[in-house]
Amino acid sequence: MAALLADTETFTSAQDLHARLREQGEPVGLTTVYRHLQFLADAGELDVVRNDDGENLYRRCGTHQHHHHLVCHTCGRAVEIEGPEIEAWAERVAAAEGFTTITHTLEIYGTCPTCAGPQAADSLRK
Amino acid sequence: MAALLADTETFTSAQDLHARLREQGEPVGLTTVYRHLQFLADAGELDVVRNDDGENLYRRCGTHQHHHHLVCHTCGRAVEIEGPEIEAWAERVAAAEGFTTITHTLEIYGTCPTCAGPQAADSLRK
DNA sequence: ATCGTTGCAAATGTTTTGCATGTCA
DNA sequence: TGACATGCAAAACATTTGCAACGAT
Repeated sequence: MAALLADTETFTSAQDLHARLREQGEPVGLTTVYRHLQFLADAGELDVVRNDDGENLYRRCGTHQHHHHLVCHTCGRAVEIEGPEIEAWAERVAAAEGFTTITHTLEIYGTCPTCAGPQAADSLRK
Repeated sequence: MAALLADTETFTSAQDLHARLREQGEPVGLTTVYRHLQFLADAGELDVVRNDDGENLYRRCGTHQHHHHLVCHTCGRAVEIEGPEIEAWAERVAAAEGFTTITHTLEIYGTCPTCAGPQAADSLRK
């Protein structure tokens, strides 16, 4: 059942996933979807990101290691990004201020080639 | 009334601010606090950050320009950070994937010297 | 009289939880 | 039978909105 997300490279909300499952004939309850997503996220199987609407978006990533995302804000597709320079920079800056036990969040948003491409007007309309 | 936040360098939630105002004798309504915060944020007077609990935290910053924050997750105090290298890196990475109209979010979290200092044990206990 | 500000109460929307039911070993 | 997965309905929470009251111009 963890295979639910194995197919998509797009960040998906619990509500979305639930709706899609019902469409596919899986009569699964919303509660169950939430429980599974939370479990998988806790287990490090899924990456979680909170969008501006306060929704949690989930995605299965190729690596369990620390990484960031380049997310298309039109279609939601995300590319995994590694940024050793950034990690180092964050550590350095924080250390310079005397901070310890440092963590950080970083996401990049943009319009992906597919969404900007043929209908490039879309990216201008907004 | 915008002066409500002029005093703190800490990210504050609407609920918090409301509670603090009541304590200070200002019998202001929660709705009003929300409305003012939203207005100020829209006007670019306040920086907004969403925490893990899904709360919006607000802070008055020294500059209206694009910058990031180094936030203490114990006391909430935040230091404004500039990172030209990061901006450039984000642009470069996104462009390399063909993304356009790029934006990004970046926050660094840690324990500030004051919170880690004398009672350094705190930062180990967690 | 009128326009902008306020606050209460109710609505919204996501996520969580209580509890009763079904299932598999 | 007994641990566990499920689902429904209700709760929790931050935030927003409808609407009527209030104040100053």
